[in-house]
Amino acid sequence: MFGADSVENLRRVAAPYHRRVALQLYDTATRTVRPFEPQRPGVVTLYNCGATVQWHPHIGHLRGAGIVYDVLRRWLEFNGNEVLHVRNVTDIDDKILAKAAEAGRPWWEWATTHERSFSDAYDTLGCLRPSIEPRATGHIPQIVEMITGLIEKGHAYAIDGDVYFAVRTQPDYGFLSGQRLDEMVQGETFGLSKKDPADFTMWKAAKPGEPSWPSPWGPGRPGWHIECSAMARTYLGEEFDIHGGGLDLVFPHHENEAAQSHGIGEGFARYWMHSHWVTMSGEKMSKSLGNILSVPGITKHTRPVALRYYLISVHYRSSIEYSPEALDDASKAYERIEAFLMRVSDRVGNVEIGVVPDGFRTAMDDDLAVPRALAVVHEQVRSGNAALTAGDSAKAAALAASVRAMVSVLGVDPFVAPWSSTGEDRRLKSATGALIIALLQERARARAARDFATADAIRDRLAAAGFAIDDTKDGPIWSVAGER
RNA sequence: GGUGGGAUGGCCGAGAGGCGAGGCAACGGCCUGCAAAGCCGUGUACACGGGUUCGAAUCCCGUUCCCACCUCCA
Repeated sequence: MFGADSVENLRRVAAPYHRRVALQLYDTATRTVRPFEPQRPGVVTLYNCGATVQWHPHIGHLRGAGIVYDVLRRWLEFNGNEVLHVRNVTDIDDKILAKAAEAGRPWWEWATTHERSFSDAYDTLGCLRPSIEPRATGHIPQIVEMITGLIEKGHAYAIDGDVYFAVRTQPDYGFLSGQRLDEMVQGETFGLSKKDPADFTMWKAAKPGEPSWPSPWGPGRPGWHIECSAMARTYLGEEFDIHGGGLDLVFPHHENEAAQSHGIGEGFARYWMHSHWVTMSGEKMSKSLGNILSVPGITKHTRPVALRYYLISVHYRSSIEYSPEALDDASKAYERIEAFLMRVSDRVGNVEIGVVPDGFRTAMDDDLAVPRALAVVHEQVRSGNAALTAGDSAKAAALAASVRAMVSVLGVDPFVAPWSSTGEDRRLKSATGALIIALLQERARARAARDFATADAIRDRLAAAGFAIDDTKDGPIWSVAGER
């Protein structure tokens, strides 16, 4: 018989192994949540589709191509895994050519400009930089090689300088999206000489004046899907762990990538993750609908860290209906966490990065259930505040360490760049710091003399200038409003 | 036509057969010169109609409405 002791012992023995198999992920291909096991224990290979750099990003791009995978990566790394993270940049494409032409600028300059705009936005929202961000135009030889292989294997054919993938030669076509070739709405063929309307372009013959690269089929440029297949195998090998992207990429983009890679005889992605939309008025945010919100547009009035908190506060497989009120609520919720951490650091100095509570671990392991994980964060914050009120600094510090660990997994650790501004920094950074301290001293004198009218007038004056004053047992604390 | 995803309290948003996640807002209390912050307390929510069950927001059947993909899209 197993007594309580034996069970405890079993747990102790099993602990180091338990951790490795705990993460479960929803896999689009199987439409189930299933245990995640990397090919090589301790090393996770992740490819996620980045941007077609035809225009500036909106917050939907940042959630769907950036933050979701950044949180995944941080959680894997927190648990001792090394993550090889590839996020591509599509820098040659019909829209880029069209928009650049419209603007009267070189296509490569247009692409680079918008690539930078994406990079800035990823940085602003605290996304760790991928291991590599390969560009399509930098991988033409690899692309040509892969297309050549597909033609040799009978999966592709060249006509008039274009090369198409013959979809019906790939038996598992449709495994990812559930689309059946016979049920699909027939796409336009645009007068192209495809054999089947569902066949897709891998190599596009150049029209006069268009940029082109030499190839066995004549000068041209790569189609959209082939670049990802070629770059993924270049950097992650024939088979890798996770392929991610926005939900709209499931079909045709990811289906086609898989067809190419499977067609050449490689395993390709083992798990498929897809992130959902940011919507406005119930509709997907997109440039063509004109309902887009840019990062700089929002950070004019909201701190980037609050925007990030907002974007992670909904599960990645649910859409977020954007509203300024909800963003504001998220902002306040984050400030509550931040204020607690600051309070503890004012009291005890450094807040360590501690251990994550079981509830948080369980939530994150369950297909990255960040909203549930945040509930755990807030519960700890409440207990921590209670401990502080009760004067139990040691307990508060321990809880703060745990909160800090959780918040760092989520990429919103207030003590770390790009959000960091320690109390000392905040005070010294401001040239007005000395003046504020002088005013607070004046106010302290007035309060001591029970001259509350003067004291309140000073407080109002500071408030009007954007500085919030909190009287605590240990004296007044001032902070920049909204950054408390 | 095919393929998926939704509808939860004043708002946002988890959960997925029994015990009201969490945040924001509101109200009461403690603390405070007054505030703020913080703590404690206060809610009979699960689109609609049937059914299964001792018990349904959660399972089954039906209905309504919304969204996405099947063309470029995170």
